[in-house]
Amino acid sequence: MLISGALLDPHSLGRLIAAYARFGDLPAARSLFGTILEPNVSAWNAMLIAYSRHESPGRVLNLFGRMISKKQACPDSSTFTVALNACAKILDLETGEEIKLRAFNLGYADDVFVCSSLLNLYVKCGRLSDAMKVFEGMSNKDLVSWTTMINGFASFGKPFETIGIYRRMQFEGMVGDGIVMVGLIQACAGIGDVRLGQSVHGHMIRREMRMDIVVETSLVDMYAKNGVVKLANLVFKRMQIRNVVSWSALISGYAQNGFASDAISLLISMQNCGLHPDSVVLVSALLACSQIGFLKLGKSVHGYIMRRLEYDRISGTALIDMYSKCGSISYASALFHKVSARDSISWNAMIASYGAHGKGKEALLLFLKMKEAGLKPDGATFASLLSAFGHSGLVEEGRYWFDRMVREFGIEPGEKHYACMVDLLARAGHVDEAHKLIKSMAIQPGIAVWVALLSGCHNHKKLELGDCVAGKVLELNPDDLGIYVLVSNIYAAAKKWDKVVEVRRLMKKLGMKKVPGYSLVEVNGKLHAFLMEDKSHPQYDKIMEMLKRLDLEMRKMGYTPKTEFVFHDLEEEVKERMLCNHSERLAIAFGLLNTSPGMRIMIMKNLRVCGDCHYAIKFISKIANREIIVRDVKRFHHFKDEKMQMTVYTVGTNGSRILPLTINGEAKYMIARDKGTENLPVIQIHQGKVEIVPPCAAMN
DNA sequence: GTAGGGTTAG
Repeated sequence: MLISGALLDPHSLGRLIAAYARFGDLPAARSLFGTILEPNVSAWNAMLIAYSRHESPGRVLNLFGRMISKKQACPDSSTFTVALNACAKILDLETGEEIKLRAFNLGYADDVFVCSSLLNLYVKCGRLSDAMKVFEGMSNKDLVSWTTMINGFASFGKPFETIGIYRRMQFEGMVGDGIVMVGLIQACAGIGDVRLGQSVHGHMIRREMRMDIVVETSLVDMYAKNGVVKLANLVFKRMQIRNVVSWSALISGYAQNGFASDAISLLISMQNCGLHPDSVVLVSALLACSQIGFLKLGKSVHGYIMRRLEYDRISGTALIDMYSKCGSISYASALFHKVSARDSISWNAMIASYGAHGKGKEALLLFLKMKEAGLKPDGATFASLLSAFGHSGLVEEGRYWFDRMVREFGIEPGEKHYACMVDLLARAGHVDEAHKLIKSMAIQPGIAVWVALLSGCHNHKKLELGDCVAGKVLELNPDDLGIYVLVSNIYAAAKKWDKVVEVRRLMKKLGMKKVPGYSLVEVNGKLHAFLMEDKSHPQYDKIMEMLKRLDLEMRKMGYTPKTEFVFHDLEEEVKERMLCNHSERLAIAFGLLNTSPGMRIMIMKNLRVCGDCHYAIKFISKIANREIIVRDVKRFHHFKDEKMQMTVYTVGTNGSRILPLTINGEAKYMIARDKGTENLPVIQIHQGKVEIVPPCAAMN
């Protein structure tokens, strides 16, 4: 039954429209509103709120426009509030400004609701200083206006300002609620201050504040982002209700802290709880795949996104990055050219991918196209570009674009840019020019820059300079074993034996322990992990036999083991045997044994590939007639060329951290190493779901 | 007024 507006008084009409809207019957609300000849302000407001409830900000603004032009009723505080919130939803700052002007002219400049909505609009549009101006001018500030400011600054990555505003709020005697805490927790996550985050958490517990799913999820996220996955897990486990967002907070935490297999196994648990992944959580899964080179799962995620979701800019970029880091540059570029949802980060990712795979010319071409497309290259673009030049030996291009980056694009070179340039120059033999560049730096040169110079000194036998640079590197207390090895090597080359001893002593004193190396290889969609000297594998005997055969062939071709890469005082024969048992060799042998002839083998290693393995894999690639890609923590090593000419490409992996392989937060390879024969996990896809199973079961 | 996602050096 349709009730005509003519039969009811304006007040009841407004209430009826509101009731229809509440029950989700928007057409009824609209037709009732249509019967009113001269709606009063409460009828207009009811209809505006109805649209607003139905997530139709465009319709709200349309109706608001009609209300203004008809001039039958004068908008009030609620009208302006709803209209401004609609602008905030669609980030329509221009219309918002018009509405603000109208509201202020009608005397609502000091209305706390109107002003809070205005704050919300400014904050959502990123106009934080405009928001601040309005906020400072407000004579009455309620919890909502404080919260808008606090959460607004938090969401725009201004953690210190966020905390500042909260302190002011406390000082003025206002007591915050859970929603304020969400902003504060976000700020703590942004600063990376776990202790502050914990104190916020503690404050909430002491005050017995109600913890809802949103607050708890932000706590999970805060702990996870700060690398305290144990606490994140604890909060997560205690949650009464969890949705995809809460799972995603935990999963991204694991993935971003390098616990790739945990992230993947959590995704499986989430699906087992009946929740369907969305594109946000899949981006974290893709990050995990790219860390461990799990191409098969990455592809399966790609399929899921294509079938059941949609590409967006972020998932598209994550896919490009995943394909590149899993060794498939052709998939990465095909996807980049296919997907229309692209922004400058997608372009940066693709440029970085070309660079990582040694395609410097392609990187430059894409960079030029990016400029043509009207996108603005940023610091990351140039870092990728310069590194691409470095790994393709394009020295002249490097010099040229470094100069234009500063002059034309006004980008101040950062540590990364200098590191790229120093690497580019030093690698190509221009060691003195690289040194000069460091001396000209406006910022304090960091360890990355000096190490780049040092490896240049090492490669080009600049021993005197190397000696001096090594000293500078040591002063900066590196926490990476590889750097100590490099320093020690250069002292050894310069025959400074006392310094070699000194470096070794330093390594011991610092308690540096060699992180156990492991290698992953994907065979038939299962990821197999191998430790150095790993005897636990069911195919161990076959693998050793294969390695022995390869060793014989290699020696016939002129290979001699480079035992200087074994860092122990052992007999030569033992050293040779140790080299043979490096995890990458076990993984390659396993790959050769279990894949069809001619198939490419991709290995992912958690440490750097040693010089001897590098040398040996060239031979193996030729003997077995296979393309072998070894991705270590820093580089892609491609072995393909028949002439055994080898190119080393750098890949932007997850920083310089060494990522442990873990299951349920425990570093499994450690346990496996201690016990010697313990299972290492194998990750496989079973009936469309990812499973982690022990290697014995995976072999069946 | 409230939570989760992508690119960057050795």
